Amino acid sequence: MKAERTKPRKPETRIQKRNHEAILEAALDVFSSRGFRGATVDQIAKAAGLSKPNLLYYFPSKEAMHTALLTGLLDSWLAPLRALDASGEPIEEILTYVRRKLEMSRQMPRESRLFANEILQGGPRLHGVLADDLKPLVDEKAKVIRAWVEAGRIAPVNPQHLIFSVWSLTQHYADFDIQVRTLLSDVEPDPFPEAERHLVTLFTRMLTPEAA
Amino acid sequence: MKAERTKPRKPETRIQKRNHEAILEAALDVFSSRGFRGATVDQIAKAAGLSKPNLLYYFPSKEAMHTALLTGLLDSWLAPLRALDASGEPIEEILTYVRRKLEMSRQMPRESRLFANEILQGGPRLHGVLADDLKPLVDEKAKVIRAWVEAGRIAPVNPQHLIFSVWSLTQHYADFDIQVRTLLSDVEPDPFPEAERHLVTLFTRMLTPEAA
DNA sequence: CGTGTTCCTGACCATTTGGTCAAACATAAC
DNA sequence: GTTATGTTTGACCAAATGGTCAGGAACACG
Repeated sequence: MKAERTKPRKPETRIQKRNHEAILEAALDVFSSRGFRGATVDQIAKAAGLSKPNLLYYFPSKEAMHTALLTGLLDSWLAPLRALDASGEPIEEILTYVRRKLEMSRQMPRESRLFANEILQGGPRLHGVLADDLKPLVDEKAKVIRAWVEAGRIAPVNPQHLIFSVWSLTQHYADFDIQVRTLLSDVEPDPFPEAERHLVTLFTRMLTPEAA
Repeated sequence: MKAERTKPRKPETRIQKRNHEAILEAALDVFSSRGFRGATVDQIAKAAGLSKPNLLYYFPSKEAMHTALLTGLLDSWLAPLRALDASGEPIEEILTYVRRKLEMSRQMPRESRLFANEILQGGPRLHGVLADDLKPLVDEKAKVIRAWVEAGRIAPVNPQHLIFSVWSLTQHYADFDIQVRTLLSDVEPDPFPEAERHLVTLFTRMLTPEAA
C-alpha cells in the first residue's frame, strides 16, 4: 500500500551511499538476531555508528529498513535455485544446489535468520514476495525436476518436497547454529565440513536411480 | 539464577488449575506466533480471557510464563527421540521417529515454532536446557545409530547429522508452514500426507544398506 | 453468619520506543 | 563570502508496555 519511494530519484552522493549501506548492514545484524519486533531503532543506530534521528533521515521508518533489507537480499537469496540448470547433469545439478545453499548458510547466516524469523511469524511482510516471486521460480524448477524423474535420470521424487528438503537441511545449519554447535561441541568445532559430506551422501543416495 | 518457585507448594485449587492452563495455552499461542519480545502481556491476557493484572497474579512476570512453557513442553517435545529403541529394527525405528516428529509438526506447530523462535535468537533462555538435557540424549541416541552402522544394519551415516536431518526436515513443515502452503497452494491443500511419503522414501533410500 | 483466604480489577507508574522538529553544522557552487 | 543544499543532532512527544497496588468480590469453612 505504501509508495516505494525509499530511494531518492537523484543520484546518491558518496555520503548517502556510505550511510545507507552502514544502516542496512547494522539492521541486518540486529533484525536477524532479535526479529523485527525485538529490534530497536536505537540498537541499529548504535551498531551503525549513527544517531537515531539520523537513521530516520535516511529511512522513513523502522519498517522501511526492514523491507529494504528483505527486498534487497531476495535476489541473492534465490540465486542458487535460479542457477539450477535443466540442461545439466541432474544429480550433479542438485548436489551443486545443495552445496551452494549450504555455503550460504555458512557465509550468510544472518540473512538466513532474517528470512526464517519472518516466515516463522507467518510472514506478514513476505506474503507478496512468496506468491509473486518465489512461487513461479519453484514451480519452474519443480517442472525441471519432474522431467528428470520422468526421463529416469533420477529416482522418483516429489519435486516440490525435494526443494523443501534442500532448504530445510541446509538452512538448518544457519538458523539453528547454536543448537548444532552445542550438540557437537565435543566432536566438531566447525559443523560445516561434515554437514556437506552428510548432505552429499544423503542426496546422492536419495536420487541415484535404481540400478535395475 | 531465579528460583523455580513458580508453582505454590500447596495443592492447586480447581480455579488455579483452570486459569493456569488457560494462561499457558494463550501464551503458547501468542509467543509462538510473535516471539517473546513481539508478544505482549495484554495479548496473552485477552487470548486467555483474563485481565492483565490477573495474569501477573498467577505468574510473576512475562518471562516466567515463557520459561514455564518451555520447560513444561520440553518432555513431550523430546519424547519421540527418547522412544528410539536400540533393540528395534533400525530402519523401522528411524522411520517411526520421523513419522512421530512429522506428526508433531502437524499436531503441535505452535510448540515447534516456540522452540524455533527461541533457538533462532541464539537461545538465551535455552542454553542450559540444550547442554544439560538435550545433549546427553542426542549423544546416547547417536551411539545407538553408530552401533547400527557398525553392525552393517544401516548404510554408513553420521549419527548426529542424521538426527539434525530428521529435525530439520520434519520441523520445516511446522515452522515454515506458511511458505510450504503458499508454494503448494495449487497442488495440495494439505502438505502432510505427501510430506510423509516423501520423507519415508528419503530416509529409506538413505539408510538401506548396499545390497552388496 | 462471620472470618480468613483466595481471586480479581481499575487506576496508576516508570520505562521503552518509534518518530518528529527546529536548529545547528557541513559541503559544494557561485 | 554567500547561498543553497545536504547532513546531523539534542530535545521532545505520544503511545505502548511490563509491572504494581490498594481495595473489592468471591469463596471456603467453622
